[in-house]
Amino acid sequence: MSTYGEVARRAGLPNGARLVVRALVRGRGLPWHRVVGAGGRIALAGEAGREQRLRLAIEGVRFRGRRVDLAAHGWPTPPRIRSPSAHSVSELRRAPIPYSE
DNA sequence: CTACTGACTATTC
DNA sequence: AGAATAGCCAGTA
Repeated sequence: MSTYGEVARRAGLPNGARLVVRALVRGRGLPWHRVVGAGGRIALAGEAGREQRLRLAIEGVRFRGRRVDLAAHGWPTPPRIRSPSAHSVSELRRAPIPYSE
């Protein structure tokens, strides 16, 4: 779980948040839903945003209002994985990573 | 070359 | 907390 800006910085591109977005959009099989905006904000609009929120919820990510609880799942902060809720485990196993193809 | 466009960010009010 | 603002950067027209 991380943010566009954080990923960019880690990649040596201090101002490349938008480039990270490009990469996520074009890339295939990337865990795109695990990258959010600064402060844990879901940057996708409308339906897409709801899907991302759902995918994260399935992975046991906690939300603080409309944003992801980066304090708990943020990276580079200690990647504390929370155990997914009971019913979601099977879903998680059944629906791996992404899409688009 | 200029203008516009984002799944962006940080700052300021 | 939300809106405006000004940077940012590569792709596209």
